[in-house]
This record gives sequence, C-alpha cells and structure tokens, in this order.
Amino acid sequence: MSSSVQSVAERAGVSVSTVSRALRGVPGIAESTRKRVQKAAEELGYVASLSASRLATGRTRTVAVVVPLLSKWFFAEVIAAAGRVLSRAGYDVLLTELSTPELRSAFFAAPRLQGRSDGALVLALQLTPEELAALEAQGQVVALVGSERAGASSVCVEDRNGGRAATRHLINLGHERIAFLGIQEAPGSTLGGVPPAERLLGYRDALADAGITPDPGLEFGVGNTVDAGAAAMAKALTAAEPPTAVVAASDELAFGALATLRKAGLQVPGDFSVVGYDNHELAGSIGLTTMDHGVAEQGRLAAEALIATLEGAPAAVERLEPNLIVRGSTAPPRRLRTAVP
Amino acid sequence: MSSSVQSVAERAGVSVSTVSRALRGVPGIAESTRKRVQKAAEELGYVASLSASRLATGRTRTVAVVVPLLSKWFFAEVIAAAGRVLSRAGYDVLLTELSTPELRSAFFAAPRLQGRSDGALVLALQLTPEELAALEAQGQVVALVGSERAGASSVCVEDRNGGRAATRHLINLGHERIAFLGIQEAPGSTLGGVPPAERLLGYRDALADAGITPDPGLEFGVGNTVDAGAAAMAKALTAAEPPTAVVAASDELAFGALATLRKAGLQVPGDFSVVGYDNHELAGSIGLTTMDHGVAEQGRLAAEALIATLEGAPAAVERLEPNLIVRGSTAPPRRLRTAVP
DNA sequence: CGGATCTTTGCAAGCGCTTGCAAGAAGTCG
DNA sequence: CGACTTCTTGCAAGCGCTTGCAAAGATCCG
Repeated sequence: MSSSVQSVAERAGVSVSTVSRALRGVPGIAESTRKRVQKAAEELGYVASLSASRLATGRTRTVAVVVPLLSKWFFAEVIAAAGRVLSRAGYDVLLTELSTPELRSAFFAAPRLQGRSDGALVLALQLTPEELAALEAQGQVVALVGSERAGASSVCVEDRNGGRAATRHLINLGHERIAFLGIQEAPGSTLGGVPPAERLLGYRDALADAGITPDPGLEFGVGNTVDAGAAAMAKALTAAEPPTAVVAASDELAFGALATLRKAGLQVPGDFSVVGYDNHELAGSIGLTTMDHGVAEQGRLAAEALIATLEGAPAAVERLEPNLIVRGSTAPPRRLRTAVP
Repeated sequence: MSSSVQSVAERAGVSVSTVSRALRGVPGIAESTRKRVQKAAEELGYVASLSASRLATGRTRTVAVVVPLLSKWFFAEVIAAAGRVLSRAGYDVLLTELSTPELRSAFFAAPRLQGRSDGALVLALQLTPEELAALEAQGQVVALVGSERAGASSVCVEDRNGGRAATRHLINLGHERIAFLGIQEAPGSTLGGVPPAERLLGYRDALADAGITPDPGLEFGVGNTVDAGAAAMAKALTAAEPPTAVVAASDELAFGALATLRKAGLQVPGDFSVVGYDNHELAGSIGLTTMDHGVAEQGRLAAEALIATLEGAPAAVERLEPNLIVRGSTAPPRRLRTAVP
C-alpha cells in the first residue's frame, strides 16, 4: 500500500530509476525488465505517490473548473461534460464555485490555483484582463466557456444569431408584438457572470429585419430565475397593447413565463407563444420551443481545447451556432389562426 | 512566483525551517521574526509549493466528492453546499462522477483516490462493503449522504416518514385512491444510486394507518425522469378506478405527472392532487406541494462531519426529518369539495 | 575479431517543504 | 550572580519520485 519505488526496485532487483521508467512506460526499458517490474509492483500493491511525482515533475495533471454557480442546470451540465473528457484524458477535476463577489475577488487576489492545477476551465465569468492575467501568472493554461479573451482558448455561442432566430421564428408565425425577457444581473452584483446582451441584440435584429419598430416597453431585464420570469411576464401582460409572444433569454425565464400565462388563463400556444433559450433538460418534457446551443458540447469542446493547449497546441476559439428546436409552445397568433383554418 | 523557501530564508536572514514555521503560524517563533519572514515572502511573491508540502506531510487537504450524476439538480445542490463548507475550511474539492457502471467499477478497482485526497464524500451511491473497504484501504476517511455504513459518517433522511407524511397529507384531505410513483433503477443498471424504497414503504404505512387497502396496481416504479413520471401518470389514469391523487418519489416525477394531467385536461388541484418529494428549485415556482428534506443541508452536514472526522472526531450519523411543504397542487378531491362548499 | 553504435540500466542530484532534536539566547529565582 | 527554565532558531534527515548523464552490455560490420 504505502510501499515506495524502493521496495519495488529491491523486489524486482533493479534500481529505482528503472522502476520509475518501467512503470510509466518510458521507452528505453527492455520489455522483459518492464514485465518483471510490473509484476513486483503488483505483488506489493504499489501505487506511486502523486505528491512526489508532482513535486518532481512540476505538473499536476489537474484542471480547475471555475464556475459562478454550481446548482444551475447549465453549469452542472457543462461541468459534467467537461469532466468526462478530462477524466478520460487522465486529468483530475478540481471544482471551484465563485458564488459571490467576495469569493470571486478573494479567488483572484491570491494565487489559489498555483501548484494545484495545470489549467483552468472558466465558465461564464466574464474575466477582466487582470483576472485572466492573474490566472496566467499562476502558470495556468486557461480555456473559457461563454466569453472570449486574447490568449485563451474558448468556446462560445453565436447568441446574437440565436436571439435573432428565436425571434424570427415568432415573426414567421405571424407575431408582431413580441416581448423579450432578458437576463440582467442585480445592480449591486459584481459577479459578472452574465454574458453581454447578445441575445437581446439578436431580438432587435430580427424585428428590424421584419420592419417592426421595437417597443422598449416590451424589453425586460431581470434576474435569471423562474420567479423573475414569471413576474416580468405578468408585467408584460399589463401593457396597453400586450404582446402575443415572448422570447425568453433562458428556459428558466420561459418556465416562469409559462406559469404566469397559465395562471392568467391564457392558452399556450393558442393565445400566446413562448420561446426559450438553452434547451434545458426540462424543456422537452414541458414542450417548450427553445434555442439549443449544445450545452454539453460546450463543456466537451472546452475541455478538449484545454487539454490540447496543455499538450502544446496553440489556443483555439470555437464558435457554436445555436439551433431552433420547435416544440409545442409556439403557434401563429390567434388572429391569424382563425383566419386561416 | 516560483521562489522557494530558500530565497525567502535568505532575504529574511533566517533558516528555511524558520520560514516554514513562520509562514504556517506554527507556535514557537518570535512575533518579530514572523513579521520579517512574512514581509520577505510577500516581497518575493512567495507561494509555498503544494506538492512539496503534501509530500512532506502526507496530507493533501483535499476531499473527493463522488457522485453518480452531476447534472441532476439534487446532486449539484448537495455538492454546492458541501463545497462551500469544504473550501471555507481550506479543503480543495476533487470531483468524481461515476455515471456508468463501468466507471463505477473501474473507480473502485484501482486505488484512484490514493494520495489524491484525505477523505471522500460519497453521494447516494449505495456502497457495497467491498467498495467502502476499498476507499478505506486508500486511506480515505469517508462520509456518506443518503446511505449508512458502519465506520463511516453519514447523513440520511427519514424517507419512510417522508413518504408517510406525504401520503397522510392526501388522506387528510379526503383522498382514498392514491397512486405512488416510485424510483426504480433500470434492470440492467448496476449503478446502485437509488436508495432503498423507503418512500414507498412510508406510503404503504400511511394507507395502512388509515385503513385503506393498498392497490398494487397504483404503485409504479420507473426511472427518475420527468418523462418517466409523465408516462407512469398516464398509465395510472387508465386504471379501472383511477386515483384522485398521487405521491411522487421525486419532484421530477411529479413534474411529469403534472404535465400529463394538464394534457389530459385535468385541473390540479381541482380534479387531481399531486405531492412531490425533494423541494426541487422549480417546485416553488410551479406551486408543487412537496416534501422538503433539506438538500443543501445534507451537503453541509456531510461536509462538516467529514471535516470533523478528518480532524480526529469519531464518525457520526445524522438523520434528517423531511418536512411537508404545502403549495397549490393539493386539495380535497372534487367529490368532497362540492359537498363542502 | 576489434572498434563503433545502440540499448539498457544505474547513479546521484534534484524537486521544495516539514519536523525531531539539539544548541544558543534570554529570562527567572533564590 | 550562577544554576535552571523557557524561548527561539538552525541542522539535517527525510517525504518519494524524476531525469540528465555516464557506464556497462549487447549488437553490428567490415
């Protein structure tokens, strides 16, 4: 169990350096010797000391995954996908949740990854240049998900196209009064986990494309929770000329919107259409039309990019195109449906 | 950056051992010396090498969190809560997802935690005695969530009481035909992440308490997903004498049930009552009556127990009592409601 | 068959920190 | 003021593995 290279060396009748090389598959060891060493190691139940080899090599074969909030489905899903890739490649996964501004600044103020990991996979946090520099100063190779920075690998989604596609879908169905529920961080928060308002811009693009004059009164910015979505939807319904459809910047907001609509006695999609964003695990069961942006794939790709960079490849940027998934929450507005039986 | 104790020692004009002790706050160093050393360290941007101190001490100050499936809300929530406690106590969190039987057996077959962590926090997996022994043989202190084993700390929920309370709530409202949607692992799966059917037993207890003869045709065992819940609910509705309420063994199943009921045109709670189990983050927004069993608290308590054990305390077992949270998905059955205006 | 060329192995010097032990400095007390 | 504590600090021996370099053996070829 706690046997050392020494003991294996003695048992196999070779030197420690031979044991080290044999067990790690370093070329330059006779196959017969290697076998003998492996046998001895096995008989002794030998397991190389991680700390010792890390100290000697300076590499940890560990990747830190840094995430703003673990309990959100999106992050859990990305981490899971990235984790599978990483552990298959032999990397350990160190988890760091930066759920408050204090934790965030403390994390970047001290060299908290130094000697702990070879690379960092940073999800969603919009890193300041200083923060990125801090990570690099700690010897971390960094890969980003959901943002882009010079010098780091990243995978991001063409959210503007996504917002546009979601909105265009509604426009194509005949909707003209379309609300937008956007994600906006609480004013005081410096967590900075929210990506720029690309989705909102896409929404405006689509309206412009269709020659619809945007109504600022139909754009809402709220926290990314079901309840916030419900509240915003309720407010939207009180407009002088209420919308007939809504684009939500996340499925969670959309779930809230659906709850409000149901409570208001409006049929979806009969009276009102809803399109979400994320393709949340529950979106399918609920029948929500939404934008899929390959959440698991983002994790996978980012992990692969990070591993590649760790093994010497240059940093790479990957852009994912979101995809509209039409389910049962969207349909032509009632006005048109009665006209066209 | 990559300065060593040496350089700090020289700069402060002391020996390396003094630096080591000064920086770690070991008693027996004059306050003035400590100050001087700290200053030197700071000026040099010195950060102690983790691998080196781990090698020297034999402790990693890392805890492995082992979980069957990361992307389920329950696990993410537990991990998040545990992670906060652990990192506040200065422990790193190493994440291991055992999402398939192959990964599980590979994990326990090799000493994968040896030298990587001091302890393991194992969620939901019902460890075999051999698996637990394997972890202990690797020098891990282990704490369990959702199961109980001799020699390990654990926190678990009185699920039988929970099932009973959920069911009793419906009985008190006047329901008599009550279905149960239970969680059952796929037959081939050896993942073993599912706790024993305590909740089902509680359901039967409650029926027995009320003198209702249980109808095996109303008990369903399915995978723990929204869709499975929806399907099972659909089947339940086709019974010769259909139920008027259902107890679901998880909120996810309950979400599925709600979807089916809505699709079937049944009003909840007017025509049908549903009670879930978990108090899932979305349960509140959806208005689901459910059993809360302090998910985050389980993580917190388990992490605290693990830390305590790592610091020498004996293993401890904590039992949580689940709590009924009444929301809008339960009401007296229609028969009664019309009788009692 | 002898020297040149590979191959295979061992030596020893790290990697950077911790810690038991002992020595020197300082303080205490009768 | 000297013997005895009590504090502080340094020495040096690890912790267990990796790796550059050189030596020893094996192989090859004219």
